[in-house]
Amino acid sequence: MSRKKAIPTLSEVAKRAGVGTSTVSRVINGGHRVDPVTLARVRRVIDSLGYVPNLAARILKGYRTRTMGLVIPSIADPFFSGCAEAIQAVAHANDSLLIVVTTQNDPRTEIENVDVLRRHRVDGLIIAPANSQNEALRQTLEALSIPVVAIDRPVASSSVTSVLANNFCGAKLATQHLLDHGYKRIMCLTGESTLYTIRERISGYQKTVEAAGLKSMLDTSVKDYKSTEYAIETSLSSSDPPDAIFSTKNSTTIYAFEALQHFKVPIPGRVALLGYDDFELASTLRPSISVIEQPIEEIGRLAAESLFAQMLEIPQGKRRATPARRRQIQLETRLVARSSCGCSPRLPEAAESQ
Amino acid sequence: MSRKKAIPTLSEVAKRAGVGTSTVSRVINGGHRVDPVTLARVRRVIDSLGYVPNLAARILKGYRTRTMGLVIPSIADPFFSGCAEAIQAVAHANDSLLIVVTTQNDPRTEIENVDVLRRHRVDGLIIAPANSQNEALRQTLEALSIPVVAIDRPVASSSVTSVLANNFCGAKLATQHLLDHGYKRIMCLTGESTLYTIRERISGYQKTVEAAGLKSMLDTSVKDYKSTEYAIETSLSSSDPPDAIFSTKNSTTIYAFEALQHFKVPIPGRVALLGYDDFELASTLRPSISVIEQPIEEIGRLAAESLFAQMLEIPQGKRRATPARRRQIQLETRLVARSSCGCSPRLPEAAESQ
DNA sequence: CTGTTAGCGCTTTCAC
DNA sequence: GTGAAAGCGCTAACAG
Repeated sequence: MSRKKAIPTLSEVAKRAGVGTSTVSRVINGGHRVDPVTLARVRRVIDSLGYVPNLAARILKGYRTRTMGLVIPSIADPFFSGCAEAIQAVAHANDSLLIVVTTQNDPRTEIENVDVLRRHRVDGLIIAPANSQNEALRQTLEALSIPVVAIDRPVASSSVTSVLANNFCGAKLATQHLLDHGYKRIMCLTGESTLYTIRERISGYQKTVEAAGLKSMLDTSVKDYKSTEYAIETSLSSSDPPDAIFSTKNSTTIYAFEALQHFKVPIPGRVALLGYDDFELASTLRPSISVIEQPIEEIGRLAAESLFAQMLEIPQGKRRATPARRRQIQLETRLVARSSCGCSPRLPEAAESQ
Repeated sequence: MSRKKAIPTLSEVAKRAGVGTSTVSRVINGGHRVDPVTLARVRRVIDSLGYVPNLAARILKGYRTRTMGLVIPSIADPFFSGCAEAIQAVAHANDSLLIVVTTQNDPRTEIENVDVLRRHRVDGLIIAPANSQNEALRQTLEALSIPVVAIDRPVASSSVTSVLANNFCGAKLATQHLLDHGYKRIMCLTGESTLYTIRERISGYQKTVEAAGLKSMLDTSVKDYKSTEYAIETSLSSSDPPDAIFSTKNSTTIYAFEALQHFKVPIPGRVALLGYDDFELASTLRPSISVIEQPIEEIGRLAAESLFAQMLEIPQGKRRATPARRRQIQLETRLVARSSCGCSPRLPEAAESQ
């Protein structure tokens, strides 16, 4: 048996079955209003030929492609792959296919990818913008004839609906919790970042420590393990060492934990640690790591649902201008109190992993 | 400004620019053999209209879609998202788009998804078969007119090229290492599984312990944390408790670690632990976890490269039968010796995370 | 119930 | 250099 056969077409099926093309068309679209005998014969030919309708031809007729695009920085990042999974599920439930493209947070790649999806005539688009302020992206998105939903980060001053976690409040929640524990010198460890989410978190941290009459200790020099280690070493040996660390990002939390462990600094004894974003082994490490948890799946699900809602709003067959009402969906975050902040959960840690 | 405009077509561009459709076609395909003045005018119209060629129409003309499909169990699994990322990179380098669909290891969903990709006329397909023995899938794949590459798991008795890690040798490497440490009662902890990879690993374990004249201690009852805890508790309190555990899967390793920690069993003092598949915090846990590491990125990259190689083999425009030469690419795995198996790495653990 | 036919948007000869 | 026209595979009137 050889592979690489020519791809059969509808008219070939029609010819072999001795019927017209419209009959075959009816068969593959449900088989209504077709004589049972004819139907069976056509179906047999379809199977024997391994015929599958060419979507391109349908699309050309102006139908929905039943395809949606997702533009994210990376597929390997648990936050985005979690979102992607939730979005896929909704897409699948709506009989649509999801095309995921990645940007590595590069604005050029980002616009290129939006363009690729446009060529593919996706019915809708979900995007986590590399830079919320990117004017070129805003214009590209605004000019699109399909619904767009932003996740994780909004598109500044545009009518694009966005679904995000409340990063400001999340950081506030974290900082306030550390304050409640009695820590007075809370350091915020973060990368110098143009990312909307990080800026919001920094801002939430600053407002909260300042409101408590304490001074903000912000270190934005963190990039990788080495820089984290350096930042922690420097601050600990300074005249005014922190008694708690709030890290704004998953990887930073882990680097910080490793560095503290490396220097044999007791957690939370000498320095408490509270991170942003939960991760699988946060409860397994010793001490277990307290974090702010984002509703990842919910972000993905709501974004996808909002997108489908917008798609159905548009009258079938005739696309027309809809009032550009801006929608912002903000989701709340949750504090997962474990040991590293000074809390001692009652339940055995392992129970969390069941 | 209103969204939801009608999508402009090539002939609209032609009309506004006062040229024929073929001229516009030439412009969007590089602009060769077009008068510079005309070219500039047409380009201006294209920009002002925001025209983007409709891929469907091109595809209909019989061209490559420049689209590839990837069928995997889950996108949230680090192994598969790692593969996906590598495949995406190769696809992008070859100017192609990757469509990822997930099956949750369900054979029905799997065939459905292959069909969806077929409708989309993907140029090639990469798949991690839910079940290597699935005859229906084998037939579906065999009947495809496009190249197919299997990853992680082969498609039994088919001509489908596959790229996999050598799971048998990986397990052998792991077991032998534990034997070299002097452990005599090595338990293999695993899920009762129909998965090819798991069966291979079990087999590698068994052959190795038996070759050493020891008896195999296989527990296939592991499903989640609870069952892992139960399995470990039972075996430890038996008359013949294990002195080492080889777990065949990432999540099982973590469950086992948590359970041992829960029972305050010293690792590796009383029971050593060696897992399959590396994970981010394996070196950060105390003790750090030794594992067998698979070349994830390489699997993805080689699969994608092999796929593109096959695609280019087929003479352009005329698809014909190629000799069904089966290719199997087997990649070797690597032992990452950390503390849990009894080794004490010289380097400070943290250095690994830089 | 079923066949005929006119395009959907694009590329590509083939003339001019 | 440029345009007219045919046709890719399919669907949707419109006749029969």
